[in-house]
Parts: sequence; structure tokens; C-alpha cells
Amino acid sequence: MKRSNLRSENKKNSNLKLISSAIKNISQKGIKETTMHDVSHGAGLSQGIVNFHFKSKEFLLIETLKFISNEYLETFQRNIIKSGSDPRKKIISIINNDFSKKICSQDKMAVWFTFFSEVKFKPAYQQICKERDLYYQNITQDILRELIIKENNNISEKNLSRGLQALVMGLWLDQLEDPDTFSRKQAKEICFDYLKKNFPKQFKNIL
Amino acid sequence: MKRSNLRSENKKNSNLKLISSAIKNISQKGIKETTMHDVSHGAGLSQGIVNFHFKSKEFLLIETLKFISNEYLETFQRNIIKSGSDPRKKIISIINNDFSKKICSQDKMAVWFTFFSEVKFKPAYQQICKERDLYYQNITQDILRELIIKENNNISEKNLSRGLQALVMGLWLDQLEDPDTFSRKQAKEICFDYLKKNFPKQFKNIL
DNA sequence: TATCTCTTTGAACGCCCATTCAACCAAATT
DNA sequence: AATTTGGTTGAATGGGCGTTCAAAGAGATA
Repeated sequence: MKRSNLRSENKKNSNLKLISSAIKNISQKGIKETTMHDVSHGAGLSQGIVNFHFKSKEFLLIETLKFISNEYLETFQRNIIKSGSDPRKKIISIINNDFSKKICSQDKMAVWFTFFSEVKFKPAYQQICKERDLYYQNITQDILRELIIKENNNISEKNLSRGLQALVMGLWLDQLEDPDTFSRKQAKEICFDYLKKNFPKQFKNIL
Repeated sequence: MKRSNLRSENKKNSNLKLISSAIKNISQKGIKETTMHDVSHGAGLSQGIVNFHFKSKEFLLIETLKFISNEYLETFQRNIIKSGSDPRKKIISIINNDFSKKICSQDKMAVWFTFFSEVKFKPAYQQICKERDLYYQNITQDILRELIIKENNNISEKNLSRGLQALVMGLWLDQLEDPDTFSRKQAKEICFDYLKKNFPKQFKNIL
């Protein structure tokens, strides 16, 4: 353990405060309406500080996206590990994670979709989003493959995993567009129904 | 038929040209990066013209969203009418429409998701999007109810229609995020599989 | 043809905001 | 204690962009 790093700790702290402030602001007004002033003052710091830490607004945004992407992946992984080796439990834990309070909050959804909307013309965003997607896709596909073998049916694992991911994303969007009638419980039900219909033997009695 | 409306026709024309230009620009750079100059010059007109026709940038954007929303609803309705009274044919026509070349193009998807991302803090956008969603939801739910009765199973029609719509939206997003591996054909397959699994008797032999 | 009305032009205006930077302060090092 | 290193401040800068508007152009009306 190093001594003498009050400074670098403070720095890390400021970084985090700025990113948190960025998330909050973006979820409330979108990227273009949040100014550097909003971010720095939201973090309790002053004007030029973002440029000092992140070089430019664009880099702050990239770091912000990385942050929420990592946050997602961490809880995702943790939950899978916790659920052992049963593919049924694993896939259930993924869905539970996707619609947990922490992940599927209005703020987070707003931030995600703000970035999604710029993916087409911001290669840096696309790369981060694609990496997360690919990770999700690979893990999910492996689990579904196991389930398909056990169920002994002839579903396309690619279509199924792509479908499941699309379903989750669509429900996330639902939460953003129509927060009043959206419920995380219903969203999970819908996903579980999807599994039940595709794996009737394995999920008949456990969902 | 009125005479003497070359003028009002020209006006309509300019309006349309401006909205088309807005769509093109938004799909290429997003809302905030498209300037009034971009829009007017893209339409072959000059600087101040957007303010003359739409009062402000914000109103132009609202009209643009209305435009693509109406375009969607028109083809949606037309296709349902064309498909007669068989609920199976109706639901298939909805999915075919959702992933038709015209509706599910990269440009249109980019525009949709750009607006979606601002729905949370722009009531005008939210209203337009919600109206379209509600329409889709109601029609779809009626069709699914018929199918459920005919199939004689006990699925929740609300969950099913919500699920289907989420699935479509999620696949749309897929097209935006990952245009290289996305295919409209696969997207349709995934949706049809969803129907098959929920209505095995009715769709066994026709998809 | 003359007048009136509606549309278009594009320069000018003014605001907003990302970025810069000199001065300042606090922590680390000597 | 003195010096160096690194983080923070906030006023100043400059560019970009939405909006305005006087002047011009084109269609309608008489």
C-alpha cells in the first residue's frame, strides 16, 4: 500500500464526482443541453475543471459512457457467478439484473438512450456499446445453447439470443417512453414468458 | 378545385423540402449538430426560411417528428386493411411493415431514436410518440385477443402485445447499433418465432 | 399595368458555451 | 522551511448558431 496519495485519491474523487454529475445532468436534459458549467458545478467544482480532467467535453462523455457500461457489466457478471452453474438460474439472474432497480432506473435508461441515439455518427460510442452488446450476446448465447440441448428442441440459438436481447432493450425503451404504465415486474414477466414458451419443459414449474 | 394556388402549393413544397432535409441531416448528425443553415441549404433554400415557415428550430423538429410518425401510421393502416379480416394475416402484415425497407431504414431508425432520447424532457415529443405507441398497442392487442381466443390458451394479451412491441423496438435499435450484422429478414424471423411459440396451432404451417 | 400580398434572401445581431490560462492554493519532496 | 509538483479557480476569449429584419422577388388581384 502506497503512502502519500492523498492527492491522487482526491483526483479520483473529483473524476467520479464529475462523471456522476454528468450522468445526472444528461438524464435531465440530454447531452447537448448539459454545459460544462452544469457538470462542474453539479460536482461542487468550478468552470475549467472538466477540461483539466478530461481534456474536452467529448472525452468526458466517452468516460461517462464507459462508466455506466462498466457498472452494468459488473453487476451482470457478479449475478451470473452468484447463480452457480445451472443455466436456468443463470438466465434468470440476467433478466433479474436487467430489470433491477439499480440498472433499470429512469436516469440510467435516459443516459443509455441518449448515447444510443448518437452511436451512428460517434465511433467511440459505438465501440463501447458494441463491446457490451457482444459480451452480453456471447454469454447469453452460451447459456441458451445449454438450454436448447437440455430441452432437446431445434430452435436457432442465434435468433433466440438476439430476440431476448432485443426484448430487453425494447422494454428498457418502454420504461423511458412511458414510465407511468411501465413496471419492472411486468417487464420481467414478459421475459420469463419468452423463456417459458421456448423451454416449456425446463421452466414449467420454476417461474 | 381552387385556381390561383400556385403560391400555396409552393409553400407546401418548401415545407416538405425542409422537413426532408431535416430528416436527412438529423439521421447523419443528430439534432443538435444540424443547424438551421444545414436544413435550409439542404432544401435548396436560404438561411432565415425555416423561421418563416416553422417559427423556430424547435417547431421544425416537432413537425419533423409528426411527419415520420404519420408516415409510419399510414403504411401501418394501409397494410392492415389490405390483409383482410384474418387476424393471422393482420399480425403478419404488421411485422412485415415494421421491417419493410421503407420503414426500417437506417435513416428512419436514426431519426426515431434521436427523438426517443429526448422524450423524457420534451413533452411535445412524448405526446407524439405516445400517440403512435397507443395506436399500435390498441390495434395489436385486438388482433392478439382474437388469436388467443382461437388458440384457446391463457396468455395475458397485455403482456403479449407489450412484448411484441418491445421486441420490434429492440430489433429496430439493433439495426441502429449494429447495422453490419443486422438483417431485416432475421428480425422478421425472430418476431414470427415469437408468434409461433405463443400460437403454435395457428402458425404451425403458415410461417 | 399598377398595387398588394406573400415568400425568400442573406447580412447583421447577440447570446451561449467550450476552451484557455494566469494566478492561486495545497500537497509532496528536499 | 523552501521548493517543486499538481489540482483548482474564474474571468476572458472566440466561435458557432438561432433569430431578426429590411430589402427584393414573385404571385395574386384590380
